[in-house]
Amino acid sequence: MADDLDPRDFTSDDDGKRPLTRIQKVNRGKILEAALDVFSAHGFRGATLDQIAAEAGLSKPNVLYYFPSKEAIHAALLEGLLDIWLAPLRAIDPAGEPREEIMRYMRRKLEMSREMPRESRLFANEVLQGAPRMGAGLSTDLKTLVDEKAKVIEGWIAEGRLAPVDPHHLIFSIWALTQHYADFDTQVRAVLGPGKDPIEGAAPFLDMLFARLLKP
Amino acid sequence: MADDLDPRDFTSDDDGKRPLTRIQKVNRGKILEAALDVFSAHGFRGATLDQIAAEAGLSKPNVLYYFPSKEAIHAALLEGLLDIWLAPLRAIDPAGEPREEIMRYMRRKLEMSREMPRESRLFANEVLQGAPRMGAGLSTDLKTLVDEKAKVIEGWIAEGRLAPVDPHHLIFSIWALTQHYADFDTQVRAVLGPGKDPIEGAAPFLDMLFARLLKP
DNA sequence: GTCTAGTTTGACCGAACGGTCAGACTCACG
DNA sequence: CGTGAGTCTGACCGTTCGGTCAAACTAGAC
Repeated sequence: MADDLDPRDFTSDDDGKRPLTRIQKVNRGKILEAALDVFSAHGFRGATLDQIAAEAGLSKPNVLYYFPSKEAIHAALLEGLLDIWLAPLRAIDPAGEPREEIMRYMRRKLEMSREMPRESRLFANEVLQGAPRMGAGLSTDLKTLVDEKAKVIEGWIAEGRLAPVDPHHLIFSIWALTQHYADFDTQVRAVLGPGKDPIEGAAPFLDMLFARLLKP
Repeated sequence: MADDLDPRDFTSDDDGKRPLTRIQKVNRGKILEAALDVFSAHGFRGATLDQIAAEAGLSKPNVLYYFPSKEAIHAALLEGLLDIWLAPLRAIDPAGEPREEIMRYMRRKLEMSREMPRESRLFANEVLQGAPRMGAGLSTDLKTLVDEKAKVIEGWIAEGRLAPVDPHHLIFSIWALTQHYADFDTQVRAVLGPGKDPIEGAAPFLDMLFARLLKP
């Protein structure tokens, strides 16, 4: 599927502008793919290099040949994912139709819970434990972006084009309701029983929820 | 292994047939309190017995004297908490006023996110990683309870006393929206900035959200 | 005070972990 | 073909972890 990561991003941390060989591209990709699987399923501390190496089909020293440490693999995953994760929020257009923009954001986030559940769980694991390896980005980049979009939403409300809701909590509610289906997938499936796609039922429910919430 | 002098009597549960000494009561309490702190903050794998022992003010062998293993401490926490966690859902009264019952459930869950965030994160950590130490209870007890309450809600909808929403996803939405403030506390506080109580702002927002969602 | 069941601990163990290293192997290119 | 940069690995290291054990200590009923 289309969840391969671009390995180019991770060579630029040091000054070396060396071009990547074919083998480097392939193996870094294999490592990051395996690491996403393992980190998202067991958390940082619960994941082992041997597990990652085995799943990537490489030896442990070979994994350490491409990344200097377990931390570095985790950091590479987080960094590479943050932009993807926030892109739909960035895409909210102040010039667009308010309810349309917010509904689109919510639907895109729900899609991402279906298509990228491992990435969602990776972040969830990190935030749950106090974001010890991400702290900086949360208070700066994330807050800046959310505050900016909150201002946009406030403007819409002032114009009477949206119901008067707290914009920050509105954004939180979108995160909570969509990511829940990725992060708590085990619980949701246990309750719904087998053979049902949880997100299929979630989509119309969330559509109705936000339609009713946002109508002025 | 002869376990004739093994003090593994888990008398803190309903099954108690042997009396606990005063010291046992105190020390088991200290261990469970410390373990809740450590497990909720670092996950099962990320927590260490030394950490728990240090926080409980006991030596590691002494901790192992009261609980046979790290797993057993974790299991004791989960088991003791499951009932508390689901009590508000159980309390939904089929004979009550539908919107009142659901709003009360939501508000109680939000209160629990404020007052018992560690417990919320303990469950979140467990479910996030596929509930490897809880699997049974999810598919049986939890599903049974949720299905039962979903039937109640469906009845209310059929009577026209609630908007027609999927009852299972309604319950999921309550879980997601309330537990988000405990589980993702770090993120929420990073976005809102310091000096604000997130749940104070969440309460009126969620009141409005569910009021609008449930109105027939 | 005596005795015993209950409690506590320092020392220790094997396994698992993240990481290192010297050297062997492979690939691309002249 | 030869060659050097790039790739790979078995063996190994120091640390940390969960857990054990014998022995020492304590509480409290008699």
